[in-house]
Amino acid sequence: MLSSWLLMSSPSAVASNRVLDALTREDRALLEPSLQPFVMSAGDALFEAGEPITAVFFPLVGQVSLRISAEDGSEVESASICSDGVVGLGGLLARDVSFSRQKVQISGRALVAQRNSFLTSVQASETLRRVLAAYHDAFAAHMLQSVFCQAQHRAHQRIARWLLTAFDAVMDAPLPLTQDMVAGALGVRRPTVTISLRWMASSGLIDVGRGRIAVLNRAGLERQACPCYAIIRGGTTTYAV
Amino acid sequence: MLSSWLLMSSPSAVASNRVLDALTREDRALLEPSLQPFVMSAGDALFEAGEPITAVFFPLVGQVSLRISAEDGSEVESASICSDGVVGLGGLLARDVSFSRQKVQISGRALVAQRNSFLTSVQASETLRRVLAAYHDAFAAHMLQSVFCQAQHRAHQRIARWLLTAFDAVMDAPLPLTQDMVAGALGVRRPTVTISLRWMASSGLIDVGRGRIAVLNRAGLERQACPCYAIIRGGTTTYAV
DNA sequence: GTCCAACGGTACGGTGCCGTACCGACTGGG
DNA sequence: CCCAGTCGGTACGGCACCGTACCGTTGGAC
Repeated sequence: MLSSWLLMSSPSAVASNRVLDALTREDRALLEPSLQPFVMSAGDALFEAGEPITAVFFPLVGQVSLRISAEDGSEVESASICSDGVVGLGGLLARDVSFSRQKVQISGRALVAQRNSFLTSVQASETLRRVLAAYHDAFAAHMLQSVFCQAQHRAHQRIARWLLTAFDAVMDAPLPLTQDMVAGALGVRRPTVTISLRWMASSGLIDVGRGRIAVLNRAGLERQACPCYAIIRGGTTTYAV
Repeated sequence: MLSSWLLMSSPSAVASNRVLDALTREDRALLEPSLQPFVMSAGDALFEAGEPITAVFFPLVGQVSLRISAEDGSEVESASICSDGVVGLGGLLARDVSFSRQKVQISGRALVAQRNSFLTSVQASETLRRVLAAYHDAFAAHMLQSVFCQAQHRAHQRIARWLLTAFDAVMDAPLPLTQDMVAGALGVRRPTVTISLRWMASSGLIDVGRGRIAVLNRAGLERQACPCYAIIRGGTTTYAV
């Protein structure tokens, strides 16, 4: 909680959301009255799998993790969303049901719009629909790449990639995450995470503390990650159409 | 080619496309003039990664494989689309670029609409947009599940799942596929496929010939596959809204 | 029929990661 | 200040799958 408070009060944290940024002035004005500030606290589930989507979140800081759970209760992160995306769009426009458990992984802030008023805006604006379609496409591309990544890349590379994504979500602030959380998100063993983190720490890429991971050398960390990080990042930097 | 000829001339092959099926009578009529028959031949690339989307395909029989390629040229299937989906929708509505290589894996037939006329129809009909959004959501859910599957499930289960998906694409006709193709699609070694197929064949689930895989016991095969098959299938049976 | 390329079966060592377990170190609450 | 619970470091056996290589078989081209 401490670090999220720091983030929220830090004057350097001039956060924005890339989807909102991509909107035309008119669309932004159309949406503005519906948007309310929202504090995302780590651990909160924004939506449960199979339950209705009642709102749509535009994260500013922090990260939301989309998780699929297996029969035995174990769950793995299939995708994550930070200020480069929208939470709750999947399912919202069509059948009103979430396909996955969407929980806050890293505390932060978001703007939230209720379903009905958001849908009204969407129906009113063709340009708004185009931006959302562009984001939807980028998200699909993101997942296509993730499927490939899971199949081809080693745990160490995926851990580095995951860390970079998490650092993006908090603008390179230290991550309030235990190694257990990282292992759980990636679906690997905790010792596997320990080995990788220790290696990265001994190489001066990160600094590891109890429940805390800080980045020291971002470029070096990017060299450890698979190219999927750069590819996905390239597709989610702007949704201008 | 022989088996695809058999499929196309078989009177039992009354093929349809689930997305087209979900349209209202009015939307179907709106789209109808734009739809042309199209023969998909195995090996053809409908779209290359990074190239523009010029048309949208509604497969009736056969399968299209969405592939991501690595630096070293190897490519792996991240998703596949058959009569339960639309090829070319991703990217079409927004930025007009394909994120992946989309090649015909199994020959078949489709209906094709050119980009411009299709977009005109989409802009004209809110209900059409809702069906497409429902499909887009289901496809996203499909990929979320696939990411999970790659991370959690063993090669044998994924091979079984992949075979079932392929059989769906051709209505349980024998698959004209070599073990190399299956291995390439899944990103596993060919010998791994050989072991699994031999095991399935010796259990009476499938019949394996040179470049040919036929299903004998579908229920048994489904028992070998991970639950992802049933979950994804459940999400792609109808897009009615 | 003959040839050749494609296809599939098999083997072997290597290794990355798993499942599990144990234990020391840190930390926040009493 | 102590204690208990969380967190992280380490170890060990196991195994699924990899990379590679070799070779027998098959079936279409001629």
